[in-house]
Order: sequence, then C-alpha cells, then structure tokens
Amino acid sequence: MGRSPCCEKSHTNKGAWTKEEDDRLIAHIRAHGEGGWRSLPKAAGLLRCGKSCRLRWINYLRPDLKRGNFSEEEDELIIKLHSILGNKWSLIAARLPGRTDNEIKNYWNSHIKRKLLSRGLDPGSHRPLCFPHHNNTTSPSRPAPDHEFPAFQNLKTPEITDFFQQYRSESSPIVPEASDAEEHPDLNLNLCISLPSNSPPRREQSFQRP
DNA sequence: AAATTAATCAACCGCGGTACA
DNA sequence: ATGTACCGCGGTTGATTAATT
Repeated sequence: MGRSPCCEKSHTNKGAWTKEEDDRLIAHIRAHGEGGWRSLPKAAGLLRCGKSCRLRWINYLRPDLKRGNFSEEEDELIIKLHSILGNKWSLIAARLPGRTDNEIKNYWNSHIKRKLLSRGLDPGSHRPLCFPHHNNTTSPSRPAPDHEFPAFQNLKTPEITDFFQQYRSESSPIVPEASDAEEHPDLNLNLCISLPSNSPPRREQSFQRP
C-alpha cells in the first residue's frame, strides 16, 4: 500500500495562485507566523493543501526574497557550490540570500548547464568534457559526432558550437585537467563549521546525531 | 502572419526523514 | 519499540512566453 495523498480528496485548488489566495496566505502568516502547514489552509480559508501553501510562501511570497536576474557573482557562487555539494539545492540556496532552492535549481537547469558546457565543462562533474569512449580513460577524448549525444542537442548555443569546432580542430585538450587539490583554492565556505544564520538547520542536522 | 519549436519557471509529486505519541 | 502525521527536498511536469521557421 502506498501512502495516502498529502491532500485529502476534498476539493482543493491546484495550479497557479490567484491574487486573492496570495493575500489570504500572506495575511494568515503575518498574523500567525510560519509553520503548521497542514492545518493552515483551513485556518486561512484556503482551498489548498498545506504543501501548496508552504511552497507558495517559501518560493514566492516570502518578503525576504530577492527579485530579478542572477548576478555574475551569484552565477559563479552557484557553480562553485554545486561543484562541491552537487544537487543539494537547499544547501546551495542557503548560501545565496534571498534565493530559493527551486529558483536556483531552475536557473541551473536552464542557464548554468549551458554556461558550463560553453566553457567545455561537464555540468555534472565540473570536469573537462569527457565523452563516452571505448578506451574508458578519464582524460578528455575527442568529441563524438553530435548524434551520439542527444542530451546535448537541446543545449546548443553559438558558444557551444564554437567550442566543439575549436575542440575538433585541436590536437590536445584545450581545457587543462584540474588537480583535485587545487580545485577551489579561493573558496572558503566553512561548510563543516557553520550553518547559515538566517535559516534554521534542516535535514542535515540529523548527521550530527550521535 | 501563422505554425512550430524551444525556453522558462511556478507548481506538483513521491519519498526520506524527523518528531512525537 | 512502533506507528504515523507532518515537513522539506529534489526530480519532474506542464502552462505560458519567446524565438524561430
């Protein structure tokens, strides 16, 4: 048996939020604070499940959210954090004030992946692109024809196209291999020591349990 | 100008984990 | 010790908007 759905079948709205729903949610949280998501909808007079309310607040209505495009500095910080943390979007978001995990995840998938590819880096590993190859070595090998990499097909930009052309015309890798020890010489994140002060520690605190 | 394809991103879903009875 | 209600996370979807043909 699977678990029951988070929202009982009773009539709940889904999809985009209306201004009226937003106003109700904001008013309720102003009056009662965050939390109690399960019971909030009823208390606030919303025909939504608690999860939906939480998501709307955290990702869109919270007053401390930054709006607008990511800065170049934010881009670089996201890239560095991702190279260390992987897809731990909430941990990454905790290091970018005013940004949400969802926003960063979306931004990663739609922009930064492309940016890394255009630099000749694999967005997953942050290593120089290494294409599937019969010899199975870790050193970069020459790119195979595009049709062998459908995953890249929809990420093409002029920069990426340029990269492939340049890569094909060179006899040696254009991106030197980074040594593990030197990978982040300028980054001191104190990841082991501190958690961000502006948000409560979340799941990862479980790691501290004896 | 219309049709088609791609990009964006808000919102959803299922699951893992915690708190607490 | 065990069950379960709930929270938060990460992957994914799909509606809308933008770009391209």
